[in-house]
Amino acid sequence: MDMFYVAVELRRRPELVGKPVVVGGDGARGVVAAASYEARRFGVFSAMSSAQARRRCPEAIFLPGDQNLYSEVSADVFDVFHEFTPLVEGLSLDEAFLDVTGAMKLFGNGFHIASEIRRRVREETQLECSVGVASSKFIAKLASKAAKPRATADSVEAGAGVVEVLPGDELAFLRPLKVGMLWGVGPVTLEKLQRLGVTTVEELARFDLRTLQTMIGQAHGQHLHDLANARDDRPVVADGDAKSIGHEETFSDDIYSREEVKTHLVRLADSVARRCRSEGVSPRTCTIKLKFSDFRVITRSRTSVTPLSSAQAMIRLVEPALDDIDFQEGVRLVGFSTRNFSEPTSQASLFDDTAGANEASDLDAAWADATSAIDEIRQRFGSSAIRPASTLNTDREPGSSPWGPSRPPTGRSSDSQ
DNA sequence: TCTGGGGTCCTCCTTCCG
DNA sequence: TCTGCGGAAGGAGGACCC
Repeated sequence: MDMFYVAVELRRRPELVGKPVVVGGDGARGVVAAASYEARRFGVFSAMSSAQARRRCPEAIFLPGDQNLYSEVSADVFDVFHEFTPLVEGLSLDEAFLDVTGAMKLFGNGFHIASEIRRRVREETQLECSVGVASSKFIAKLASKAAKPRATADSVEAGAGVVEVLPGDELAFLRPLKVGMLWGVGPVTLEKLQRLGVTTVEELARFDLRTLQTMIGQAHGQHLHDLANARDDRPVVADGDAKSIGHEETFSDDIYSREEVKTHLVRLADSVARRCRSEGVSPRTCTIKLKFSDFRVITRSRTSVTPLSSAQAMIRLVEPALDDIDFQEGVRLVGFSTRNFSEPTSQASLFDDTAGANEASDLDAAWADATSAIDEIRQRFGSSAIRPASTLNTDREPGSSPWGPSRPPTGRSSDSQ
């Protein structure tokens, strides 16, 4: 989708069309989630800090974003995709791979299907999308990028809408591209490649594989070398179950005590546990993430002998990991995530002997009935109807401001204590 | 007047166990 | 009984994606 979040906002606020619009956090620690092409002309891009975006484009209109609405619109778009094929692999709310091999008899060739998809998406959602057509996912992704509109300092150029790379033309399409365009080349890998004198895909394709693997790792080196040579046989895999579920939050002011950190962890765990239960999964591994004021990140994880479903048990499992951490430096972000999912069970094994993990399992069993009752109350009266007592003074729902803390209202502290 | 959130995958290291 | 080895699993962190 083209500038998805912004496009959805413009749909309900047409008076902003043609203006520099930014969706993202507007606080000092916020970031840009999406920018209109008019804003991009000023050098405003997603993932840029909102402060920098304001400096580059002072007249930009900042919108806080509405994650629920974007999810709804995304579902509409994906419904259109499913009209053409069941093989839809979502990459994010606004991007997906479609394997239309089986649909060509019915709908025509790839280019025709792509044009039809664009027409149907526009018809259903009044939004524009760009489509890349190719024999592999990776080339299709690059082609879709080439099909998008482009913002220069002077103007916004319309995109082709559909770009097709025919079988046999892949190498010619790839060779001139900068190596940073490849999927899997971020800032760190890019710098390593540049140190090796590799700046284009063609140079990477010819580069010695062994040396490349020594520099950037076995799997990564092989993967990038394959991509540069247009070798990508990964199939489109229809969306499956999530492998991890988590929440994290950056605070507008750093926090300095274990108690404060734990309060936020309880709130995050409560929300994560709720999501796990609603998706019918129970994690065994829980991870705490802390980002300090100097941007140093640490993670601490613990694995339970049995799958857990209550936030209380999850917190009990990981809480001991907080003991060895010094909070004096200031914590700007706290995260809580879960993985190693299995079907929910209510019984701990009689043969489990890990003390802390057993404690969590026991607690989970003890909370089973209460957890069901809490879920029922929330379903009837809303998610804020019942909350952990220790979080009553906190006023932020996890996920409520996904692109950084909002600017606090003047004269009021957002401190939880 | 820097640097979000959610998620995945990979690598390296350590520990445990046979 | 001690030691070494290899595999599996877990923990921590890094890099990347949108």
